[in-house]
Parts: sequence; structure tokens; C-alpha cells
Amino acid sequence: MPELPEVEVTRLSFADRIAGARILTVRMGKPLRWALGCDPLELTGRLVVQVRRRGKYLLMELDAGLLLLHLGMSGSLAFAESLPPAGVHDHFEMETDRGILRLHDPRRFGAVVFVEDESSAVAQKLLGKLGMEPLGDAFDLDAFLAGLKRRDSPIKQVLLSGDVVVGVGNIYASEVLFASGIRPTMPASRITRPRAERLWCAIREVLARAVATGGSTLRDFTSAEGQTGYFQLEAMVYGREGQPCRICGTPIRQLRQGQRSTFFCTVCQKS
DNA sequence: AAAAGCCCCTGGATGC
DNA sequence: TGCATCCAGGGGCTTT
Repeated sequence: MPELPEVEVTRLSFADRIAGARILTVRMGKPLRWALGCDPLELTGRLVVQVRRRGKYLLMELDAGLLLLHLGMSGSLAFAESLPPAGVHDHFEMETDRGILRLHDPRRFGAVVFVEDESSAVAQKLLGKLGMEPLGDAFDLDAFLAGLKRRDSPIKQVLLSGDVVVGVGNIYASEVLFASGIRPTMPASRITRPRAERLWCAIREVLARAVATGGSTLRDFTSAEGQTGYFQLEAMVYGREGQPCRICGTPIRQLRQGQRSTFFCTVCQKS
């Protein structure tokens, strides 16, 4: 479900409220992608210092240790003083003196993993090879160009892989390629500098705008305050196969790349 | 080193 | 109504 904007919207919706909270109890439901990595009882009494984000991971910094949270395809977080009784798809729940944090994740591709610190082997396995953050100053244009130059696979899949730039998932990959007029099948190494620069801008702008409008809600995304997003109302190509391009009217085409759907306009995205 | 496939899992939509 | 099939916002792991 969630790409970078949804993860960031989630973070913004509860980070300030949970900072300073003391953990009272932790309950695990059915297994997530990985085991927690510690006895839930060991977390009792620890303090939440802050919640950061790296790619699509949330990093909940404790006074001792770090919880890595990932929402997978179908995960969402809720944080409130009280919540309805936990359902069958609520697989992680952390009660604090400021409220209850709950992960709802039907498909269980998500994860909650405890590590001692960010440099631990487990943390490095998950975070170590992530690409540049697209928002803020860390997203260097020359480094982005260099990253594309050394990859021969289609640009759509390079964006999705997350090792050049993080956070661009399946919806936004199609959207940013449309915004910059690039064919999704174009080998990354063959993208000209001016087009790559347009792509770099589009990634920043589209993701920032999606964060500002509360993320996408294709199916069931809500922030930890329960708000749905509005971005899907303005998708230019994603999920619009056969419908007219909003710019030129040509029917939007769909194809499969690496078992994922891609949407594009044959006229607006010629190279 | 890079690229391509395979999975993990559940639920909703569609078709017969 | 029931059942089979396909698809879904991710990404680590194994194999080429």
C-alpha cells in the first residue's frame, strides 16, 4: 500500500504525540515478515524518543534501542488514546502512557523489528543499501545521473528498486515518468541528461505534493489519525488503462514490468 | 555486480 | 450462491 508519501504522512500524524511516551505493554499477533527480535517484555518501561523515516521504513528511536517498522503492502498504523478492540489483522500493539500504537496489516508483508542501533547487522541488512532520500537536500542531481548511468534495466524498475533513490513505489513510478515524458521501458543508462533532470525534479515535486495532500488512498490507506488521502484523485496515469490521457487524449496503456503494472501514455512519453 | 524471478499473505473483484 | 482465477501500494532472497 504505502509508498514514501504515505509513510511520511503516517509519521507526521503521530511522531510528535508519541515522542516522550513510556511503553507499558507490547503485544504481537500473527507473525509478520520477520520476528520482533527481542522478548516484547523487554520493551516495557522504555521511552520513545522520536520517530524518523528512512525510505519506507519508520525508525522509532527508544531511549535504548530502535524499532524498525515497515508497512509492507497493506499495513497502516493507528495511534490514539483508545482504540476499538483489536481485530484479526492487528498484529502489533504497543500500549504507552500517551496512547496505543497499533499496526493493522492483513497481508502481513509488514514488519516490526527491534535492533540495538542503526549500525547493527540486522539494521544494516535492511537499511544499508537504500538509495538517496528524494525529499530535502540529500537528493543530489549528479549522483542521481550517475546512478542511472550504471543501470541498464528499464527506468521504471530502477526507480522501483530503491537503490538509486528510495520511496518511489509502483504508483509514483508511473506518475513521475509521465510527468517527465519518459517511456517506462527506456534503459536507465540511456536517459539523456535533460530528461534525467526533469525526472529528478518530478520525483521531488510529485512526492512532496503527495505528502502535502495527505498521501494516496487507493484502497485503505489512512494516517495514524485515521485520515484518508486525496492524491488518487489526481493520478495522471496510474490505474487509468484505456482512459484518455489527461494531456493529449490518447488512451493510457498498461504493461507488466517485473510482475508489476506500469501505466503510460504512448504520445506524451516517447523516449 | 547486476538483472530477473520467486515468494511471503489475505481479500476484493471478476468470470463462469 | 459457490468456486476458480487474477490482481493488489513491497522487497528480500535465490538464481542466472
